[in-house]
Amino acid sequence: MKNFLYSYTNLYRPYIHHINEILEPFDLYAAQYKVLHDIAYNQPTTLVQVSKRSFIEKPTARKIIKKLIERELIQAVNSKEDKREKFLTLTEQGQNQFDEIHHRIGVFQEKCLQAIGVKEAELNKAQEILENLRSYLIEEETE
Amino acid sequence: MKNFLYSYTNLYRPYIHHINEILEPFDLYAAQYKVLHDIAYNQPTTLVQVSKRSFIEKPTARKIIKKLIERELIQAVNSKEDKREKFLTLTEQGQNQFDEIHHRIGVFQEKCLQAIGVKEAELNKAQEILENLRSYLIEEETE
DNA sequence: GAGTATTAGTTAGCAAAGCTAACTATATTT
DNA sequence: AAATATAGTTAGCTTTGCTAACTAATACTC
Repeated sequence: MKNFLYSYTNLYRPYIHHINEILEPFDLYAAQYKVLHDIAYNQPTTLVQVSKRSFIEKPTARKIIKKLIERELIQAVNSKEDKREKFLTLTEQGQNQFDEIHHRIGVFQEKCLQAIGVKEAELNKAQEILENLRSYLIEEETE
Repeated sequence: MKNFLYSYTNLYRPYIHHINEILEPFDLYAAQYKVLHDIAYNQPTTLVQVSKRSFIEKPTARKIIKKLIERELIQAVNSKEDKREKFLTLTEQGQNQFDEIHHRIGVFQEKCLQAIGVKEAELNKAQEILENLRSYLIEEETE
């Protein structure tokens, strides 16, 4: 006991391993899915916004976005107000794939949570801690 | 609310960003520190054991271990019972550096937890959930 | 005890995911 | 109008990850 952040990071690799298994049939990697998820919930959005929310640099975001466009999961259309911007949205295919993956991850999550038998209130509290930590770290950053 | 694993992954990048800032003066990356941590708490240990506990493949473990040896933070000595094995331990310098980094991360953790104002009991419960999830995912794997 | 299977560590080679620095082309501010 | 800031891009690098395939040593099996 006592080292919360250690327990946090120690879960990451086993978790990613399972996520990659879920993503494999869709020919996607964890970071790509994360960006797809971000766009799905924030569309229409832009590269810079993705970059900021995901806490990755613009060139990193670009690589991933480029791949998602090549796979025809998302599309970019030029803004008319601001000619620098390109608005990113999911394609129909992208939305379908995202929905399917999202569903499978939901099932996986349920299976895990059932298996470890956690009470809903405790889970919500834990989730709140994770979210508050994120908010705090992001605030810190943009000061 | 509702998507626990999403909140889990969403914290990861901001967290790693801060960890890398702490590690920067020591010329270490997060994955390297993670292996150093693993060896510190399990020494003497071996490459294969590090690989299993850290959930990374042997060649990945090797690259990181090689770098840690080059930096003279750890050392490898041949086993006498089993000539294939090499036992890994921290050097004196490695132990000192590890202690210092570990301390700074502890301070960082305290600062975060204070800032978000989480009750100890709730934190412990959240940590328990993370640990149980890890255990469950690892069990699954080795079935 | 010879032969087979397993295990520890290594090597080669690849790709994803991250970074910084520096650029262009627009918008915004002064 | 000039200076500054912003969106996106490009080039080039490193780390972290993987698989496949190998050597050498140990363990198992008949």
